Amino acid sequence: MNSIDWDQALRGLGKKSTPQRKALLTALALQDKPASVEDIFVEVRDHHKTSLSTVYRNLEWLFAQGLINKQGFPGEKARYSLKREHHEHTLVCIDCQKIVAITGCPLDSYAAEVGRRENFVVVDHRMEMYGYCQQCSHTRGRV
Amino acid sequence: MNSIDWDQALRGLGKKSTPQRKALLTALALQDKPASVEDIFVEVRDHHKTSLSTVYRNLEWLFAQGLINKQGFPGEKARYSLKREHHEHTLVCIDCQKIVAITGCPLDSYAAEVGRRENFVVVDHRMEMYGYCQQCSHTRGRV
DNA sequence: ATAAGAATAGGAATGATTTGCATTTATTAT
DNA sequence: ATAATAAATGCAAATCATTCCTATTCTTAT
Repeated sequence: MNSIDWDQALRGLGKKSTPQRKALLTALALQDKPASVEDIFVEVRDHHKTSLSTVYRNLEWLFAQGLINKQGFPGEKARYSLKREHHEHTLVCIDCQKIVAITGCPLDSYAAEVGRRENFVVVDHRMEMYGYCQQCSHTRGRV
Repeated sequence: MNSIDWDQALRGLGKKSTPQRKALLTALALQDKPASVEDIFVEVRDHHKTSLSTVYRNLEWLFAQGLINKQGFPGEKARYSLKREHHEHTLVCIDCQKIVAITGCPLDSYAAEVGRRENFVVVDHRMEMYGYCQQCSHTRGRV
């Protein structure tokens, strides 16, 4: 929302607070759905001189910190989104790419069970659902 | 298991039954976990002259047909696996990349519920769990 | 204000995947 | 069986997202 928050957040993580980083975080906060690197780059560049490599580097770092989500198939462009307070997954329309956030993930207890069974310390999971949104179902003659 | 099955399957789908395709399907059937294109290529090449592009082309086609799974993050190499009778997901070790197949997915009824709530026709989902396998947990001093 | 280290911009490099095309092969009709 | 023909293959070149390199510019602590 404002750059002061980002300043503090970045310093707290031992990183310098650069205009590019703040603009990047602001750009992410503006998105209502996972955005491609290109989208984010364009958004950041509207406010500050920047380069694609800077955007990539910072996104990757934010992802490693667990502050943002990264999703997509291999061979596709990655899409990033800020992590919300509540653990969230997405529902993606196969036709129009519309993305809806879904809440209420049933996987945590399952993760614990699987970890026990397989002798893993399960620390995270990724889940995405695919289908057709209402409009696209109609267009394609689906119910 | 045998090439006769693949012959029939391929013809039924309107495709020519080539040695490369049969070897590819056999290679996939041999894997007990999702394999990289490179792995599959090497396996196929043990039995027939082939090329990476042929492997790529056929894997992509099989995936489009819904006969195999494709998984991995963007920026990672894709991994493919034959679809089994039982819906399957994977558990991946963050350190050593060991992959374990896990069965018993609790997401189907959840998918139906989400679809109803969001007015989507949910047709598929992807889910992968991440953690540390027993060895790597020890190495890293984790419990 | 300055020094020291971190971060950036820009471009080159990488590497998985895709594509173009000439050749080979599996199918179908003869 | 053979020839015709459309599809599939192999190889090399192209693509394209992402990563890497490094000289220069900023941030921050002093």
